[in-house]
Amino acid sequence: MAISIRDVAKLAGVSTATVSRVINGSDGVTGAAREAVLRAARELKYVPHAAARALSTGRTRTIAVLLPDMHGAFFSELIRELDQCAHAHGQSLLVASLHGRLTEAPKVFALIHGQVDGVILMAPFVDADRRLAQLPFTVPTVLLNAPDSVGDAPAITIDNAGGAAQVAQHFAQLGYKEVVHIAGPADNFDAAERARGFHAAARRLGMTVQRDIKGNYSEEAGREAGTYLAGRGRRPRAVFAANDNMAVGCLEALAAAGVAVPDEVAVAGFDDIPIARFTTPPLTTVRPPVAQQGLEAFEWLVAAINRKGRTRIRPSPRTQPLPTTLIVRGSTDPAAVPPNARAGVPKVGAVRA
Amino acid sequence: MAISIRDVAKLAGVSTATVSRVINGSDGVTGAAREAVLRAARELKYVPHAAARALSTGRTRTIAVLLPDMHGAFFSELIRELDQCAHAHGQSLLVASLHGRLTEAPKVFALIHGQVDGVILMAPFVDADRRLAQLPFTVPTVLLNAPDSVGDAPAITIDNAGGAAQVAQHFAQLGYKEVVHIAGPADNFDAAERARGFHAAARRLGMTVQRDIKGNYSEEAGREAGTYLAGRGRRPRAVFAANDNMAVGCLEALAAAGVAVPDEVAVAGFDDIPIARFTTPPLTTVRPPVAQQGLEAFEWLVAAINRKGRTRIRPSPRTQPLPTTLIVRGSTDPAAVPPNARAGVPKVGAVRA
DNA sequence: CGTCTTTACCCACACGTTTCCGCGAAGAGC
DNA sequence: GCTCTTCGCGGAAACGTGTGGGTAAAGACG
Repeated sequence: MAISIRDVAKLAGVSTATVSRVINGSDGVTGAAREAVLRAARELKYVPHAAARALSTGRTRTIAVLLPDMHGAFFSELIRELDQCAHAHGQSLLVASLHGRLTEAPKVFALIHGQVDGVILMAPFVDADRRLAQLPFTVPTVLLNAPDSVGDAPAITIDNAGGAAQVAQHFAQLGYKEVVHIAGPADNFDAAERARGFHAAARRLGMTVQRDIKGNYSEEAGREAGTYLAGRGRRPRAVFAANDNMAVGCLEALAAAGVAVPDEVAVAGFDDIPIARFTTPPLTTVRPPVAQQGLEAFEWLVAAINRKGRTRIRPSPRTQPLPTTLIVRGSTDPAAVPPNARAGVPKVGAVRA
Repeated sequence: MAISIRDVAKLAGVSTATVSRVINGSDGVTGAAREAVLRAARELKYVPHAAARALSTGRTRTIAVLLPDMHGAFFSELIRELDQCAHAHGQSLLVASLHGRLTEAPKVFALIHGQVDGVILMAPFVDADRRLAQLPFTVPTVLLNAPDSVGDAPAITIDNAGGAAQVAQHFAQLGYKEVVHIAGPADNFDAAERARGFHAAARRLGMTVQRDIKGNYSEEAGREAGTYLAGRGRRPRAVFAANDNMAVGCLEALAAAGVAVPDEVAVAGFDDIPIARFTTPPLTTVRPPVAQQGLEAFEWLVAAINRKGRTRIRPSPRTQPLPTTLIVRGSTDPAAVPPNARAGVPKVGAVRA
């Protein structure tokens, strides 16, 4: 058995209450006893037991981040940002994936009940709001990329529609008239928004969307779409894939078929995955503000946790979608800088890279 | 306050002990009472409190994975694998980074004490074994890519030296005689092993390593090395970068300087990051078995946890390094398949892709 | 010196579980 | 019918903390 607060108290010749106060920095314990406690703790290498502390205080200093899977383009960057935030706030991070099924959510919630103070739940499913409404939210929760807020849980989203519109506008400026969209999974909310935004902007800008090709976010789906387009009699002038994965596959299929990009067909994606800089030609894409999204989610969560039990002022349940950044590279613009030039860290609006 | 086991007991008209037994599936409670408990639990939507359970049992069903940072090439894949394992064993995953400094380890250990049953600690620092020896290991721990085991904690490593030797042998087979190595950070154990393995194999194969260029795993370092090599009078025939990041930077600098790859200079890396397939030319590299590494680490850990308190048979403290796979692409071999072809999932030995 | 406030500390309970021990009842063996 | 085991369940003690209430000592003030 590890050494406990009682051992420290005994060695220091004080009560456990005094030890607890010293350890937690509460005032009300002075030089003599304080000194003894510190010395005893150091000598015994005492480390407070997190579970016991959690049971007593009701706080775990841990938040959970639940992702639909561990693949997405965001995953890596999101975790990195959240780790930063957690570290800054002295919190820990519990991560788990839903293995693609939102139905896993209740199980995971049950598994971590009493182990976390809050939950960041990424739920980019079209019916996430309805499905999530069933769950009993036992701790403060914030939703990422969900269709809508659920109860007290706000949905912090990126501006998928706006990003797609940026691509449409970019196409329009280049004079491309006939375009095609490679859609994401039917049940994916981000993908639906991207499709919606692209169509709306295209119509507004006087472009015609010849087709919507069904996709599932996979590189393979992009390849199939590219092959199909290459073999078609009347090719579109530009194609917007709902994510970079599919755009990459599309680029590859077009190259294999001998179709010149961007001279014959321009290609753009969404996500700005690391690979996008390295395709031939480099991929024009939309960069989502995932770090900012993680930051806002975390900040809201710690605020909600600290407010817990206090006045129940409901914060704005639905936040403004976070703006995206268009990254222009060689796959859409013949005049774009040569393939080897790299994107820096653009701050706002469209960027040439 | 959330509802507790007592509420369930009261509603079901039984004792908390009975409820506990039913919830945990222990036998010794039959039809009548069992039925009532189940009904009450369902009606009250009772969920056991993890912290209380942890305090009582000493088990948290959670393991921690501590990474030096959240950037590395492994990070993503490792987490994915561990999440799979954790899910399969009904465990949770607590992830945290050391923010680059091994000195953070004690703090993080203290932070999570009593919150996890075991730790997977990735510590690719040359002196990790000495530094770690100070820590009081309060829970079973397994080290990843550390120089050596520490106490009961085994080090599960990949065969860095062997992978580097694979590159050297590949160079030799292609008839390249004069080679250069771009080294990783001086304090990085993986990098040191790669350098050692490359040098040893080169000597054995009759190649001369003209130079060791200092690097730090960053793309920028690779660019600088590439620029330097391009401007040099007597160029090496092939260069092996200690990681793909630097190899990518090197490729870019060589292209910018008009040096043909692989015809004038061949380039190889290590890690097989996703980007490697998409550089021009695609990058020859060494793929580490990180999924397998994660699996072995996890399995060892749960075994150690279950053995806890039982017989203290020390398992093999140092495991065999896990073999790597050489992935041959266009950056080294003029005869390699065209840039657009992709690597499948090679099973063993050298692979053409 | 007596009273009142402040300070510094201790006692003991609470947090929500699990689990050891024990007890009554029921069944088995004679 | 009596003892002996088995079974089903309840009582209560942990597990390691935090913290509210209480209390003695010390100091301030008359």
